Amino acid sequence: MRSLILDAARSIFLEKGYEQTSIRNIAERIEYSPGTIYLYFKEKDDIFHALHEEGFSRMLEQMQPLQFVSDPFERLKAMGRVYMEFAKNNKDFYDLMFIMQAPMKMEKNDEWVMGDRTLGYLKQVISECMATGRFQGRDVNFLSFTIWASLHGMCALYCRERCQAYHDEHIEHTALLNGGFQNFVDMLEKL
Amino acid sequence: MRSLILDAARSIFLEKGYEQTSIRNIAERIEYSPGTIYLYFKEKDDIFHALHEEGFSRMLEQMQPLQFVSDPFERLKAMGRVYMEFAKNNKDFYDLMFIMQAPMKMEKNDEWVMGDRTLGYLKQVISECMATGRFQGRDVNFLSFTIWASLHGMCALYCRERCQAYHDEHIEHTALLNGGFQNFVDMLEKL
DNA sequence: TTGTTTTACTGAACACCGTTCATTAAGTTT
DNA sequence: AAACTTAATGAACGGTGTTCAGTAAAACAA
Repeated sequence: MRSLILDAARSIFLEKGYEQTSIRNIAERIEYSPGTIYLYFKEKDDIFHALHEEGFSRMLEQMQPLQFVSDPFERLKAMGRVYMEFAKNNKDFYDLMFIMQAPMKMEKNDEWVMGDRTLGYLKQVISECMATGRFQGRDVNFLSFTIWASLHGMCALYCRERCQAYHDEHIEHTALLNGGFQNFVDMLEKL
Repeated sequence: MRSLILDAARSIFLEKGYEQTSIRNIAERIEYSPGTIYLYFKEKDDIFHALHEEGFSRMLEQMQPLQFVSDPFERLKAMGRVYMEFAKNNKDFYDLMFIMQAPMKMEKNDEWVMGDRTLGYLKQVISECMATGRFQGRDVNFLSFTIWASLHGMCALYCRERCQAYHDEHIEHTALLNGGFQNFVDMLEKL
């Protein structure tokens, strides 16, 4: 039942967006009454928290192949590329995972599990880079934040329509993301 | 009247947040009926669009003193610091300006004016930096995006509670922002 | 088989939301 | 005094998340 609800929620969310994903809409889709959903989820955010976790496992899946890139810095750059591609191709999931307030209101003692794992993965790669002499004297936590935030910034501006600020210069949003990423990689290389 | 509504909206928004700022609440605060508000604003987002613009003019105000910093790169760094301080001290305004979808749905032919001006300011400073030999071979638009996005990323993760990912390492959010900013400045210096 | 208890589900009700619109009241012209 | 214009109303519409008394079916006990 729980996954029946989740399947309906996901499909409405992906095809009609967050706003349209109401308890009543979900209930209608699975042909149950609204009240029923509350027997399986404490509140609406609980559903989005579940989808939130699912988003992370999807992203981690796409990063799976990168474990075979032996050079840690190459792996780090590839991770960045996958991260940004994920945001571009899964706008709604990305929004849910990194921008929306909704799934964050949970008692997060139990789960922000997947997010932690992802961040851990990033920090590990950075550590490996440092072991090869890169990023000397930097703190892993701060550096991971800098890197994460820089990429997130581009993705977030993209997701939330702020790339339109470059509309007059006739720059494609996707070119903006690519150019921005390239710049950042160049900076990282020189750090 | 228009500014009476706006004043009420701003004060509710700043003291109780976006969610609590409903047409009905605004109407109650100014002791008019809900319908009246629609005589002065086409829709709710229209109100938030006005506050959105106000946010930019507040931020630009705080950047005003920086025009006296003669070295453009120093000015650029100072702008960054002011930008992040603004986000830290005006979470809700920052959210409205750079994260929320609400004020973006407007027919933006008329106004994203202040945002444009701010971005123009950034691009100009970068140009001046380039005139002194910095950032050789970079494109102003891409570079401005890279810089803006990097700072925005940190601010956005902060505003939307994602800094909690570093909770276990007992890192203060404010330390994270400072450390992240420092890292980024170091990178910019070497680019 | 009958009675009892547990389980799953309902859907009306509550308190909100943004938005519209016929109606009213006040002020201004003619 | 009559006609017109303006400003404001507040009930109504269709939506939202959430709760809860009530129901019906299934499982268990006698």
